[in-house]
Amino acid sequence: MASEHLGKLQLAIMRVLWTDGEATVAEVHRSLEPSHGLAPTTIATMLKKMEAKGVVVHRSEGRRFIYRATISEDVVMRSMVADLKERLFGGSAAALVSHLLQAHEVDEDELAALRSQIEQVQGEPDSGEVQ
Amino acid sequence: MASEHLGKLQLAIMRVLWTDGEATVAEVHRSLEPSHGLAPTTIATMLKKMEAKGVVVHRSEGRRFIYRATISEDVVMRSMVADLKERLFGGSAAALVSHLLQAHEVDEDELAALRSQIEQVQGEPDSGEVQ
DNA sequence: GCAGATCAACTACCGAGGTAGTACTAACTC
DNA sequence: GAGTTAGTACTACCTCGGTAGTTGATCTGC
Repeated sequence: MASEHLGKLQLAIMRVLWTDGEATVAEVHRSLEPSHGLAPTTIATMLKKMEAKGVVVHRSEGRRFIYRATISEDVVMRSMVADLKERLFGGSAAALVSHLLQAHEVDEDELAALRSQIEQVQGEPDSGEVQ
Repeated sequence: MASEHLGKLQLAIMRVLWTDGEATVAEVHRSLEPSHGLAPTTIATMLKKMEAKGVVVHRSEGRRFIYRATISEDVVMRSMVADLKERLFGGSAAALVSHLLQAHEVDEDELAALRSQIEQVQGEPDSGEVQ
């Protein structure tokens, strides 16, 4: 576990897979072309490395590989956020949020949104367990 | 900018410098020894690399180097948090916090603390500019 | 003045992300 | 069936974080 850390490109590739469900190298490349402008081989190599790492798998269809993500966006986010939280704030989520507020990274609208979210979560205690 | 991303060890070293103000390689090593157990040369190499990157500087005192951080903890945190926020949540702090809440990473006490913080910030609008 | 300790410099290596050229192969087209 | 094309495999390289050994200079104590 905890090995779900992904680089920029890997994340971009994962996003394509999460959105499309499955995709060939060419499809991923097409999706990323405008924003990244990379060679198709780069995408292919990256996908191979990611498969070695276990975050994607592929099946063959004729001569082309269809890639699919093996871990969800939520898992990746959780892992990466938890990592930052741990490293920078000693594991305290409150400290992280506090930092965001202090750093003026949150505007008025977001503040309001946050507040209502917190109130909502406070309203329904441990609804995660029962489900 | 945005180059303030630091690895685990680098962060640990910076923390020593932020705490102590200045420190020699040996001092940093001593501080990190219990938690990391690294060779002194590792610390020295890392500090050298960090100086090349511009996050620390040194002055000589006799034959030993006294290192000092050139960027504040706040700047590093801001940069790293902003980076994650950008990469994972399209720049939305609210989305980040929302994720934290959804992922049950925040306990009751922290929730309350957060709420009061938000209320406080909401209470005093743009007090950052006026000062 | 020499031995031992201290300390930075230099060098090297590993792993991972990122980038891409070249080679090979299978498939499609004429 | 041969040539073109699409698509993966292989290989290589760069950067950076991390780790550390060796070396050379300097200082200190005898």
